[in-house]
Amino acid sequence: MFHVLERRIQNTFHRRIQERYGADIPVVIEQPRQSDFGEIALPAAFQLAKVLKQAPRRIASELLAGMAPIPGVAALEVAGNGYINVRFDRGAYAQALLKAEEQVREETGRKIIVEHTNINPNKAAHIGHLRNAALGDTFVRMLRARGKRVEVQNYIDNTGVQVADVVAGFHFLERKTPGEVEALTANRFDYLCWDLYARVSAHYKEDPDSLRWRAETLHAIESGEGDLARMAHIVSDAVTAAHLETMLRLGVEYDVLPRESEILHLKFWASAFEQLKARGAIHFETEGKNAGCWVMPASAFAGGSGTEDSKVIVRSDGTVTYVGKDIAYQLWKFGLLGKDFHYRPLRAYPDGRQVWVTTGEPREHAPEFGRGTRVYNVIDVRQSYLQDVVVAGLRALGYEQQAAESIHFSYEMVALSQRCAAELGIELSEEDRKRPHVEVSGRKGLGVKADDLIDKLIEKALEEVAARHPEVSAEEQRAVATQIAVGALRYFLLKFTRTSVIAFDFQEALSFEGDTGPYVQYSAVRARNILRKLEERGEPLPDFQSELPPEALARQLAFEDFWQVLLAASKVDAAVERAVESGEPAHVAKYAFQLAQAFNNFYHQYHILHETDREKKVFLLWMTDFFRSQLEQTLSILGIDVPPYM
RNA sequence: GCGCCCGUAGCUCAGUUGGAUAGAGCGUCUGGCUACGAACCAGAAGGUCGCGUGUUCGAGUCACGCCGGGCGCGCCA
Repeated sequence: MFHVLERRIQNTFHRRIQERYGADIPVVIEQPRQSDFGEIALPAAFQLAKVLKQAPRRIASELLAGMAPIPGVAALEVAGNGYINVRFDRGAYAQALLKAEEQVREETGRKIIVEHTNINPNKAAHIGHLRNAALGDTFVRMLRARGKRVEVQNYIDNTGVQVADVVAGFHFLERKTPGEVEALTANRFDYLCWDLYARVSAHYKEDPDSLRWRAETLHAIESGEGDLARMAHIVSDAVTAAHLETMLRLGVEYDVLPRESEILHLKFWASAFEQLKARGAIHFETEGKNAGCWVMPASAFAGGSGTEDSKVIVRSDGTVTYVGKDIAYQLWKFGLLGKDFHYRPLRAYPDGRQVWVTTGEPREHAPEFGRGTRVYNVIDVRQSYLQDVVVAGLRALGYEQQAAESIHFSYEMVALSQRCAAELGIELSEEDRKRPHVEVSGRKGLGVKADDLIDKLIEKALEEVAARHPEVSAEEQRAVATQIAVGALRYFLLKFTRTSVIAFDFQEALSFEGDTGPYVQYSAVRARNILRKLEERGEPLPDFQSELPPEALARQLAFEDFWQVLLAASKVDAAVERAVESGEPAHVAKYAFQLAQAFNNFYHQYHILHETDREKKVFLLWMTDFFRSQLEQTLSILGIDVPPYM
């Protein structure tokens, strides 16, 4: 609701400024420093002062003089050195909120693709992967909440070095047959691979000769035949299934899993290669250190200075680099490759959503994937350089529009705090001990596994739930504890802005107080409790529309406290819109927390069920119900459930 | 060496794209449970926004230069 009025005011002033001064300036909207200045502040006069060489205060007065009233706005005032402060018509605003039907937003328009998670299917997921998935999934929810059509992709590199290393471990180190590996998949297979991967990596270091295992395995995977190739499929399929399960615990779902094996099998690269050669985006190097390679000139992606090295796309042995394949994949996402995958259903989620996986053979009845008009790649900041090369590839092919719509949704890494590393018993060198944090490393088997962390959170929440609700069944206690644990974890991963390195610390992540998910959940539970208690007392929920005419709303909202609380709760759409524009899920988390804070204060200060004045009681109940709905909506965008009790 | 990011209260972090008196959580101290369950609320203390120049009506925010830290810069992925 707030966003609607905000836009209306913005547009009105935009037109007004054009008519009065002939200036086409973007009208900036701010929140006044103090709440008694009004609901919205416009610093437009300051912007105009530059151009017009006049005092801002005078311009502000001129703008307001003779202006037609804006629906929903009670007053416009000049304040300070030239601010224009806007006061809403409180009664009308509340009336609009009260009347607004729960509008189910159609997901329409052009398709947006968000790719996230992308974990190598050779080991258990860890906290770094969780940050990726939490950011990606929340951003998807934000876009959908704003009515966008979104497709979620999770790319699976099932033929790469990392899978090969684990397969090599099973075959050469453990001497296992595919059948024996298959049998191992039944029980915590991703954990088993976690350890094996670390062991193989250590073995390579001790005995560099054994690196030929990797080469042999990769070769076998590419040919698609033999025990090693079969084992690669067993490993990657089983670990991928484990990842889907882990992510589902956090409410993260996907639409399609594009796999590297199909990108190879369907020869995506060959199509991309032809395009790149034909457009001269890459050229064959005949001399220098890159002789024999197809390279992209640095001028294409490094700001045009040309002093940097070119990027090799095809090696001198004819094989394609990772970036090359990524260019082909990015082209496919926009429907520009001239080739497509085939698909089969992989599994159905409890909510009915179906996740598909790519296959090499045609099948019927598969939906259409890809062909997006905008693509967000959720990938950590360390791959910025390579993402730049991919975008440069598109641009070099003449796909300017798609290059501009290719967005690297980057985020900083998750490291371990020194204390966390010590708790995990990780031995560190003197050098590492001086660093602010310790980097997670799958290769070294160094990190906090996602499922371990979730389990730990559930156990901690369970202690609290059991202490507070000894009367309910153990099963129910666990269900509630799980919702709280997930709320705590998702919120923790989302509360930091994307550019902030998270130094993971158990004490912080396991906190349920203050700026945390459970705090927000608790606030929503309290709102629900009031409404439930009302019902338990045999009082029906009032018909707010008939019992709260505009005069009553205006009367109650003349009281500043109530107005501020209502105003805060009505800003969901504005908060989410701002978060989408800036690409910051953290802004939604921050808003949720502020909302919860406002409600907790309200809850403490006014005893709704004991209110004796009928109009006030009905009004307070409406506020409670409105708060509940807005808080629930915000939490659902964050992927956080509201438990039945806490 | 080049590029990107970070530096704000004791600690962990926000800061609405350049706006009014720099905020929150944790921690510390003080007060509040026979109220809709305190995973809560109220209050206090705590700041040279790393340093310096500049841009302008106005800078935590922009530019440049330093200082400190992190991450990239493979015919790895």
